[in-house]
Amino acid sequence: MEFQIEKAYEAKKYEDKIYEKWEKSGAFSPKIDKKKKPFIISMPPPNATGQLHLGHATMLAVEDIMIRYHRMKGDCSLWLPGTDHAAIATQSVVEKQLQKGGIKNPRKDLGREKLINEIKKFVLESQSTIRNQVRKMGASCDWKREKYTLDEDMNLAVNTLFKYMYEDKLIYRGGRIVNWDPNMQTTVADDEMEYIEEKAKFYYFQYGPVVIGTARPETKFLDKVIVVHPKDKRYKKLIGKEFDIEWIDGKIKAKVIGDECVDMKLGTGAMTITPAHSLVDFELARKYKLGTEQIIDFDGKIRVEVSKDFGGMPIEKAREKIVEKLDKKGLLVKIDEEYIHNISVNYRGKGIIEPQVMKQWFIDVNKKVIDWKGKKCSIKQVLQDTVRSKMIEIIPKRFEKIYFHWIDNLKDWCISRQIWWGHQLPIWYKVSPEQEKAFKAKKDVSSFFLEILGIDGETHYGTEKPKSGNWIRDPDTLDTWFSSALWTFATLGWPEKTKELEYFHPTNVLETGYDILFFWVARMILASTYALRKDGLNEESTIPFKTVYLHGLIRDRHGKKMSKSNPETCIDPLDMIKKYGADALRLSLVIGSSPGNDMRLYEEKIAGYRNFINKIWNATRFGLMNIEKDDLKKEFEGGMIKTFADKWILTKLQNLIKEVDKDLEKQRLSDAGTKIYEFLWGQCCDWYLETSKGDDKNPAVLIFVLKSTLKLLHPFVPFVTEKLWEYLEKDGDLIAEDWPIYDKNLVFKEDSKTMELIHEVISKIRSIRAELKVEASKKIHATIYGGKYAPHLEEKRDTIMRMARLESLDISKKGEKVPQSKVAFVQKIEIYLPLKDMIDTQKERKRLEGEFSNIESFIKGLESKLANKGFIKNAPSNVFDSEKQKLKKAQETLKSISEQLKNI
RNA sequence: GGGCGAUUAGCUCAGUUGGUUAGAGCGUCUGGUUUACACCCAGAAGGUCAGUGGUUCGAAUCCACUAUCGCCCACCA
Repeated sequence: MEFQIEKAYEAKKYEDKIYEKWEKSGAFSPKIDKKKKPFIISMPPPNATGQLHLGHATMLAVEDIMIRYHRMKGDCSLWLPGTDHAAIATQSVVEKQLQKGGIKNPRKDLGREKLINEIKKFVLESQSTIRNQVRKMGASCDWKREKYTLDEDMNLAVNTLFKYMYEDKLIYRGGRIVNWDPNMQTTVADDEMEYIEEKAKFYYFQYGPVVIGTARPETKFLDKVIVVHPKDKRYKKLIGKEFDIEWIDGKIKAKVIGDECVDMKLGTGAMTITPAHSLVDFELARKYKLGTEQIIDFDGKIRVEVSKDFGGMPIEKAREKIVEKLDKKGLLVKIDEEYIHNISVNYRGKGIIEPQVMKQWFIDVNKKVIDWKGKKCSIKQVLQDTVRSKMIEIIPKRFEKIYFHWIDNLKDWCISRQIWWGHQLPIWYKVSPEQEKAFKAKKDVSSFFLEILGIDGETHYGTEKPKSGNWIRDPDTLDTWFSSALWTFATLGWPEKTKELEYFHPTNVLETGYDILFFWVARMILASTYALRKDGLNEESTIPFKTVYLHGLIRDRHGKKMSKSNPETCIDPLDMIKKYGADALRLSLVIGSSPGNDMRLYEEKIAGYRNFINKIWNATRFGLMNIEKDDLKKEFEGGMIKTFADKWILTKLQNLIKEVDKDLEKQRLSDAGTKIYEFLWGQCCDWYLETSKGDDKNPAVLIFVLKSTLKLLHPFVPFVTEKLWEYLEKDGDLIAEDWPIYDKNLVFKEDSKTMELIHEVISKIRSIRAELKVEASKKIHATIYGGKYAPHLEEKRDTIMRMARLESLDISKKGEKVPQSKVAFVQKIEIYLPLKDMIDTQKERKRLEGEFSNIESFIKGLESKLANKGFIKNAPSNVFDSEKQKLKKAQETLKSISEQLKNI
C-alpha cells in the first residue's frame, strides 16, 4: 500500500500544528457531565517573571500524562492553567531593570502607580511567553479557564478570605519581631530566608560582674538585662541583683535574671538581651515583660535617638567604632577571630536580614475557631488532621512526616509585605489630619512609615474608604502565598457558589516540587479547609485535593542544582524541544524518576528517548507498508487471530494494559512508561513485527496491536502518536479516543507459554547462528580465495555471504531484484528451520523436570522443618497444597508444549 | 543540635507487599545490517546491591550499628 510517510519523525515539523488542532477541537475544555467522574488538576501557576525551566517542564509532563490518561478513560478531565504574580520576585526583577535603565530608586522616583504600571507591562509580556512555552510542552490544559493570581475575581476571593479571618480574629495586627530586609525595605517570611555561613569576629566584653560574648556589639547600647542559667554555679548568686555598669555611652543599670534557655556551655554562659533585634531575646522580653527599644533604624543605621556619637552610622562602621571605644575604656576582654556563624539573608535579592519589631499582620495558627469534626479546632490542628486522617495522601509517604514536623514548629504566619506588587491589604487606619497629610506627601510610603508616624488606632476592614473621618489605607500587600493558597477553589469561582466549584472541588491531584510543600501545599490546605468550612461545606469537601504528588528537583549530570548562571550544565527545555521534540523531553523527565527523589538530566538521555520516538514512528510506518488500504476499515474480531505470534503478542498486550492501568492508578508513571517502552521496542518491534514479515502477515491483528499501543503511549508522547493516528484513522483525534480495555478473551495462556518457549529458544539460536555465520564466512572465504588470507577482500565478505545464501535457495544470482516474498521466505527459513532441528524437546523437558523435582523436594523439606518446629502437628499437612497444584499444572503444561513443538 | 533521605554495572537510575540466575538506558567490546528504523538488529563483558551483625527456609528489600554523601528544620548571646 502506498503511504507517504517520511523515514524519520521530525518533531518540529508537526508539533505546533498538532497542538493547534487539539486546541481547536475543544478536547481541552471539558463540559460538566454529572454522569462522568470528574478529574481535575490545578496547574501550579508558574511565576509571571519569565522563562520556563526544567522544573516546570517536569510538572507539565507529569500532569499532562495524568490528565490525558483520565480523559481517555472517560473522566471529565480538567486541567486548569494559570500564572502567579510572585510579588517580591516580580517587583525586584522590574526594579532592577529600571535601575539599569537609570532610575536610581524606582519606588521613590516613580511612586506607587507608575511603578505598578511598569510591573504590569513586564508581566503581560512574560505571561505570553509562558503560555507559549506551556503549549510547546504539549500540555492539554483548558486555556479558556486560565487564571492569574492578580485577576479581579481572585482579588475578590482574597479579600473574602481576609474578611472571614478578620472577623474571626484569626488575622491580627501585632508588634512582633519580623525579618526586615533593609535593602528591599520589606519584611521577609521565615521560610524565605537563607543562611550563609560566614567567618566573623566574636567579641568578649566585661559587662559589670560578667563577661559577655557577642558578634554584634552595635546592638547592645541599651542592654539592661543579664541572663544566666539558674543552675549555673558561676552566676547563681547574681540572679535578682542589680548592678551599675560602665557601658558604651556611660553608666547604666542592669539586673540579672535566670532562665533555662541559656546554654551554659556556650560562650561565657552569660548573655545580655536585645529584644528589638533578636527573636529569642524578643520572646524572653515578652516573658519577663521587658521593654523593647529599637536600636537600628529601618535603613540599617544606628538610630539617632539612641546615641549621639553613633547615631546615623551604618552598622558595619558603628561596630568598629564601638569596639574601639569599649577597648579604650578597658572593657574589651578578647576577640575570637575564627568565629563562624550564619547570617540570614533574603532568599530573593540576598539582602542581609535585620530583625526588627514592627506592627505587622499575622494569621493566628493556634486560635480554635474552625468547626472541625464536632470540635473547635485551630489551623494547626486542621492541617494535621487532614493528613493524619488520610483525607489527603502525600506521595511519597515520607513527606507526611516532614509535613507534621513542620506543623509542630509552625508559628503565626506574617502575611503583610512592604511591597506594592500584589493584593493590597483591605485595611484602613483612622488617622489625624496631620498624619494623613504626611502620609500623602510621601511617595514611597510603606508600613514602616506608619510605624514612624506611630499610627496605631482604629482599623477598618474594606476595599472602600470609610465615609467619615480621616482614613488611610495600609499600603502593604499580602504575601504571595496568601493568594496562591486559594488557587484550587478560587479558580473555580469561589466565593461564588458556582457549578464548577460544586462539581470539580476537591481537586484530585496536586502535583508540584517538594521544595514548596510548606510554602504552598500546606497553605492551600489551610485556606481551603478554613474558607469552605466557613461556607458550611462538610469536612470532606473542604480539602483542596485528595492526593499530593511531589516530584523531585532536576539536577545536572553532577547532581548540582541547575542554575542559569552556569550555562554549561543548565539545560533549557525549549532548546531541547527544538532539538529532540517535546515527546522526547517529556519521556526523559518522567521515566527513571520516582516521586520525591531528585533526578539528573543530561542531553544524551533526551537523545535516547528521541530514538524511541523514531522507533514508534517506524513501527507504525512498517505496519502501514504491510497492509492494504481496506484493512484499515475492518474491525478487529476474535476470528481473525491465526498464528502463535498473534496470540503471543495479544496476550502480551493485554497484560500490558492491565499493568499500565495499575501503575497509572497508583501514580507510578515511570513504571508505566518503562513497560510500554519495553513492549513496543522489545516485543512488538524486535519480535512480533520481525516474524510477521512475509506472506502470511495478519493485518487485522497488526493494526489492532499498533492502535492499542499508540493509545497507551499517547499520554506520554502525545505528539508523535497523534500524528501517526492521522494515518491510521481518517476521522477523530487520538486525544479523544477511548483507553484500551483489558480483554481476557485475548489472553491465550497456554499458547503464550509455548510462544515464550519458542521465543527463548530462538534467541539462543540467533546467537549461535551469529557465531556460525562467522565460521561460514571464513569457510567461504577460504573456498573462494584458496585458503589465503586476503584482508583487502574482507569488505567483500557481505556480498559473498548474500550470494551464497541466495544460491542455496536456488535464486538467480544474475543481479536481478529479489522479490519481497523471497526475502521473507529466507527469513522464515532462518527462523523456523533451525527451530525444528535444534529444539531438543526431550532435553528441554528433562531440564525442566529436573527443576520440578527440585521444587518438590524443596517443599518437602519445608514441610518437615515446619513439623520439627511444631507448626504442623501429627496431622498430614495441607499447607503447600496450592504450591503442589501449581507444580502439577506446570508439569502438564510442559507435556503439552512438547507435543505442540513437534507439530511446528 | 533535631529530622529525612541516598549508597545497586564505567555513567545515570529502576527494582511495588521479602521469593527462581538482581534489571534498563547510555558507554565499551564482538558480529550483523536483506525494502520500517545506523535515531537499527543479534550478542558479550561488566555487580561482595556501602560495611558489619541480626531476623528468616530465603534479604538489595525487614531490624540494629558504622561509614560516606545530600536535603530539610531549628539555633547561633
